[in-house]
Amino acid sequence: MTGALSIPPSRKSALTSGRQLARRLSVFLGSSFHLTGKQRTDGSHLRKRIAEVLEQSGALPAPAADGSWRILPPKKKGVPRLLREFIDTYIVTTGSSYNLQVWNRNPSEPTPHVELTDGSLLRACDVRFVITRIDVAREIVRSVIVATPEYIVSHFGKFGKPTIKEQLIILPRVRQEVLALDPPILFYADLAPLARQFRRRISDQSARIHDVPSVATTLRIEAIRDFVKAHLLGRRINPDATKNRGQQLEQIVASGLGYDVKIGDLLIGGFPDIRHQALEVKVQDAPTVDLGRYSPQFAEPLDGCPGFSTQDVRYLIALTDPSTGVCRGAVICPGKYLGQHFVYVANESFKCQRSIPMAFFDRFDGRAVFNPPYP
DNA sequence: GTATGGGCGTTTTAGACGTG
DNA sequence: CACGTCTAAAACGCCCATAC
Repeated sequence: MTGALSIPPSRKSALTSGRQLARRLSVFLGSSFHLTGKQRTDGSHLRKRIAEVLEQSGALPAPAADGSWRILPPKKKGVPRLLREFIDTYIVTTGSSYNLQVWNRNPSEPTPHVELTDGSLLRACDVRFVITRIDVAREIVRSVIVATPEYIVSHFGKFGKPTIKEQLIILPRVRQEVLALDPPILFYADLAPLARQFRRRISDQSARIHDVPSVATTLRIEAIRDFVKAHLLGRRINPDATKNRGQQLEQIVASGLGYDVKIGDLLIGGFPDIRHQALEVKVQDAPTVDLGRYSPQFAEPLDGCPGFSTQDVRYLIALTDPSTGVCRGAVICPGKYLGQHFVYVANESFKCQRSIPMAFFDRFDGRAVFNPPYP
């Protein structure tokens, strides 16, 4: 992990030019690159291979001396991994366009990232993208594009508006505490101002799950709890179907609460999942809960869900066994209470995205290029 | 006493994919 | 096409044991 590339250069002017980088990386073309299909793994392997190639070129800029440089963003957020050449690496596989996703920095901004020995600054807009396309069938490197943010923006448009995602962590200790309750349900009563008028018992609903809620058809959270206790605990949510576990749960819960659920309804998404009940459902076997755009940490009225804010929307978090998928416990409460037991991730992460047509990569097949003329 | 590194819980983020 | 969501593994970071 103490790779040579993780130490920045002594001064900005010592960075290797993009043209030179492309030339050095051309040895990578046609070499084999095994894809595991695990995104985190493939991306990390690629970064290591590129670091290796650059290191073996024997022409890295001299490293900054210990203590003569510092990283400016707190917790190194958004700073590219390969500091010596100030590059970030990306892998292109299939699809008709490639979604270039940049975490925690706006690649077009001159935000300072590293202060060097001579006082010069490496900035977000100085990061070079090294985009490598892999031939999926033959598992070899097809092409390497080295590009600057400026090049990407001028050829493909600006990076879109940052997507913010909020996260919550269910610490393993707390998870165990919930699972040890009898029944294993962490429960809090409703908070919504109109909750006293909510319905006590489950009965058939004629509305669709994404319809706007109404006072008369919203169930008391106790009714949801009783359903979970009777019908969800012990039930299995197939853990292989990683992509749609959430939908499976949504289906089980919505039909249990009296809805006639059409397949299409499940695909709609949105917040909260079962809007007609102001109910967000989550399947969790791992600690990190993705809250998406809305976090109950911040009270905020929900336009699509009149009468409810992010804090009184109800959450149903099914705690499932990682290997079997069996539901072993649950959290059922208005969002406000999540923070009393679980930890919000302090700083929200964001990413900037820019899609690039695959035709661009086709054009440079078999080559390693820097900011190439296009079209 | 300081350096090194294993173990492991916590946090960050790679990139696929879904949706309007 | 642009943007948002999703999952889960890598990376981080802290603690502690052991080596030097």
